[in-house]
Amino acid sequence: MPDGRRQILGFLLPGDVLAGSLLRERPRFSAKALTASQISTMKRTELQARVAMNVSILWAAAECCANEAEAADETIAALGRFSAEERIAHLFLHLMKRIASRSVIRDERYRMPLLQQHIADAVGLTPVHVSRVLSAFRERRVADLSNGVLEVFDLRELQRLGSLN
Amino acid sequence: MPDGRRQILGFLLPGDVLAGSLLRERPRFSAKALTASQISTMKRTELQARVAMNVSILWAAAECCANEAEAADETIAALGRFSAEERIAHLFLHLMKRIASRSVIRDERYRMPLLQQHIADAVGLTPVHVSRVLSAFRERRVADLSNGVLEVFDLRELQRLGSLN
DNA sequence: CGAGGAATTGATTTCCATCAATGACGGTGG
DNA sequence: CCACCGTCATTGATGGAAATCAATTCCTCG
Repeated sequence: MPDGRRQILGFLLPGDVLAGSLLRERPRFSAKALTASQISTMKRTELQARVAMNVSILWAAAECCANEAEAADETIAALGRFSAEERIAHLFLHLMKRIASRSVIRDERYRMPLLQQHIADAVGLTPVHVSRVLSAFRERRVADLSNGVLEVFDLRELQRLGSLN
Repeated sequence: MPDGRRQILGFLLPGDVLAGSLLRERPRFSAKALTASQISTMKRTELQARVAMNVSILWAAAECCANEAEAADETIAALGRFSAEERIAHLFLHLMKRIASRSVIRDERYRMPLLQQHIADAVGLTPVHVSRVLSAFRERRVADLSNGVLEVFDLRELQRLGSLN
């Protein structure tokens, strides 16, 4: 935003498709790489050509977009009604689920190359308060995020805090 | 949510399509009518049959879903980074734009049959605080929402508060 | 007229922001 | 090699925005 505030709408993991951008003329946001990334793009005209060949790709794009919308709805609920601890727990669970669907998890350790600043901008808090919440999680042996690795000690507690139901 | 908290994800106006629900197996939310409503539904199998006849309906559904995602992203930004006044101003502007695209507006008066409770659950505040903010808007001659009608006195100020850029 | 839901208003509390100082690294250049 | 930075994280003190608690008023409706 003009005054320097920032809201992170989400984090993309390897293999993720940005369907919203595929289907829509102009971008509603910017994107920034947190790690070295490889990106492939498709122009809308190319999408149209492919759909003409085989409709199923459009179904895929639509489903992908519906997934984004679903995630967005969860985020709205979290930002609207969750406390600071709950929001961060929710973000962790959300990322954990997506990371686990892509790779094998050992020892409940997840690679998350996020700065506390990123977490703050994703869940609508200040970096200072994020630090306090993460310290509390560490203190209470719930989870520990350091050096880009999230280690979960008490999944139950994390779920109790960050699940929508 | 189980403990009684509620988050309203959005408001549907006459003619709106719930594309997220069209494309997705099970619903991610419930819906409730605030006014007398007429609803038409389509099963996924019927959608598939229609797409087989004419692909353009799938494009329409996809675009519709992308619109939902776009609105959701705005809501995320508002909930994550906006103050109470800004959130309510943003909600008003969002609804005003959609209402204006459907009907002629006289005198900057918009029909919005919302209780303060609904506004509160949409923007993540308590009804009490919504009441205070609306009183402040009235006091400062920005806008007045009473009896289901929003009257805008100072559009500029409302935009200054509730626009994302 | 009474009852129940909605809105308003005041008093107090809570949570998070803000301000500010310090510590921990990791990289860089002298 | 190590003094010097810049960035990130942590911690404490204070302030402020919104929540909570509670009382009253205003409606509409039965």
